[in-house]
Amino acid sequence: MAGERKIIRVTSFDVAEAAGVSQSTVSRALAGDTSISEPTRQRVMEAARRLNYQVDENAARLRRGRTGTLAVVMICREAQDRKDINPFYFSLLGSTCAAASAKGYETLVSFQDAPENFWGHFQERRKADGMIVIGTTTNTKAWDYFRDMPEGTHWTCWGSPDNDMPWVRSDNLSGATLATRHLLVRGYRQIVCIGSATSPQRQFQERYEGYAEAMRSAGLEPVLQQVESGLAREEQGRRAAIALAESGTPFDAIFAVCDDMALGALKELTARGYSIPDKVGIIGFDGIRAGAWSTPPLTSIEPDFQMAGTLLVEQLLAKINGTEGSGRRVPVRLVIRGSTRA
Amino acid sequence: MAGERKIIRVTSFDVAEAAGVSQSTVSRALAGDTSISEPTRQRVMEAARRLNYQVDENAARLRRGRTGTLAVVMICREAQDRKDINPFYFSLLGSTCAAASAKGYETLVSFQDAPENFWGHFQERRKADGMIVIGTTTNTKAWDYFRDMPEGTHWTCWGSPDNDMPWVRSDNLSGATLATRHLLVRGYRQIVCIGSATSPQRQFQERYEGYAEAMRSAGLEPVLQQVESGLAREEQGRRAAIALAESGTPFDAIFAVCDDMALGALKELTARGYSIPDKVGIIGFDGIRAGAWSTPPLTSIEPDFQMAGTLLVEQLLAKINGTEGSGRRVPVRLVIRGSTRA
DNA sequence: TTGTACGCGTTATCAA
DNA sequence: TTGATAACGCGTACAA
Repeated sequence: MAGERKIIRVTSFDVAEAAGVSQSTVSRALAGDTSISEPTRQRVMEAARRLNYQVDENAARLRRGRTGTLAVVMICREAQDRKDINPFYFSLLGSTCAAASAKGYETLVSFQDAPENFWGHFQERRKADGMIVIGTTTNTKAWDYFRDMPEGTHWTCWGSPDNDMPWVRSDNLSGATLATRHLLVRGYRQIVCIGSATSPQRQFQERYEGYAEAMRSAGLEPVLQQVESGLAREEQGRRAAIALAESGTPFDAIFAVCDDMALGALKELTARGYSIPDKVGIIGFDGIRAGAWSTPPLTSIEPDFQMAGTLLVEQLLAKINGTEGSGRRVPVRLVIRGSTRA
Repeated sequence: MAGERKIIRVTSFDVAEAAGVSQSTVSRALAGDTSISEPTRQRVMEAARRLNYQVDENAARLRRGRTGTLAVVMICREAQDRKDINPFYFSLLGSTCAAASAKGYETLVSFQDAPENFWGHFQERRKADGMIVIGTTTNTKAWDYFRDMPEGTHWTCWGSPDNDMPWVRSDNLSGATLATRHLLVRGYRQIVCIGSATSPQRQFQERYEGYAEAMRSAGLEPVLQQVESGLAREEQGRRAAIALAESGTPFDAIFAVCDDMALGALKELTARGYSIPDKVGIIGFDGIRAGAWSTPPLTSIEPDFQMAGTLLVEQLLAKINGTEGSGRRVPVRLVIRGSTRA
């Protein structure tokens, strides 16, 4: 440890010489090969430590043919400021990296937003053993690009618009049911869903369906307040709230298919004098951080983020190793805050 | 394009054979070497495209000695849920990756939180040409680890407690001055700073100093409401607000050294019946997303995130290439929302 | 302008 | 249990 603190190129040959063994013995000793005797291994380890030796990963990978790396592609909206990326995706990124790390893999992260920088040939270049694509459903060009990856590409994704890609998703059906039942239990009856049944967002569709199903099995008629497309989510929520208020449709609760929409609606309704949660209850979906700061704080359905990363990684490793994955639905839970009455 | 869509291992020799040239010609043609004649280059490119050839990065790097990769280490608080990471850091991560990409570098991202997984020997292992460390100041063990990297390690960082590391930071002094002047201009006089002058958070110190300076040059006495250490930021802010309210110290405005503290204080004061922004004005620092959702929305000082990533990368590349960097202070701007009166 | 030949630092195979 | 030796696939002097 003392002395040799500078970065100098030191190879396994140097270690071999210092330990008085052959280079291949060094390789085996450090790789934990059981055929190496304990005394020899000790000598090698000691020499390696003294020389501050570290394996050159490029050489190792060249030889092995595997990289021990998973590529993570974050799809953003085109021309979107990184600051405006839904923090939900960042949490997912974090938990994905953590899950990969737990499985002994590193993560090569790239942010991609436009056709000129779409790129997914990590396996061909031997930069990674597989790829996880995380992104907003709205960047359809990106999904078109990744849908067409060559056969043999190992990958999983979060946010894909279609079921023909190797998706992992929240348990949207259960979540929406959970949300709707929560509103019913709290005494709300005229529950409107803010969202879209025809959105390319598969997730939103599923959430609407879960809501509709729960309504019907309570003997109530589902009502959908459609959002306008092409706007920011908060704005969609705000406008939907305006439309709803001005339509004359009676309502005493709102289930929004995502938290950003819920927050937009909450703000608008508050401004219009609806008292929340007494007159109108609101529940969202996603469990974003900003929900804790609204007035009142937003009740929401929160996916298990950590599980999301874990499932993405496990699904991917299953493909790489040709084994079976463990599931693609991420469990959700109800987080009760102040926007639904006690 | 047709046919060869499956991932098969194809080397430069295969391309060479297909194009009727030597392997080295392929290498040169694809690398853009000017000595190759245009017709030959065309033939090679065509063959490469047809075979779906991609360079094996491991072999290329082994040969070259450089990786074209920058490592990004995200330091988290120990045992912290990834979901609770300040979104500010994620924005920084995103802009850092983007900036690296703009300079032709890839990013190898890892999340590290505890001594058993601290690791920064990317250069020794030839996994990256340098390293960017981003993290909360509070994980002192992590900073102790990275402070001691071997000589020759190329790195820059955001969030370091000390000046002896290669830091990049917000222009805290200007920001705090900007915030304080804004409060003064809006007619507030009894301005209290919530924060700490002795915190290991260098950033917080600088912000307090900027505030104090601005107060003095307005002929006013700075007042510091010290936060308790070891708590979550919002809770620190909340408790500081309680202490302030109960101390009897007269105040009509608060400058909090970070948005989370500001939000905690805002919530507490609102609960106690202080009307914001009329009776008390509040301004924070960081420009976090949740600030837009509080009631009233939080006025804040927002660093230029994109610039932050750019400076981190530029400083690092300067070290790698032995050139001069372009600066280490990230400019900030005032974002006026509803928590300060018009 | 192009081809030949070598080496980057490992891991894996085969003998001993 | 260990050592010699052969790849892995590319980039690059040097020669032609």
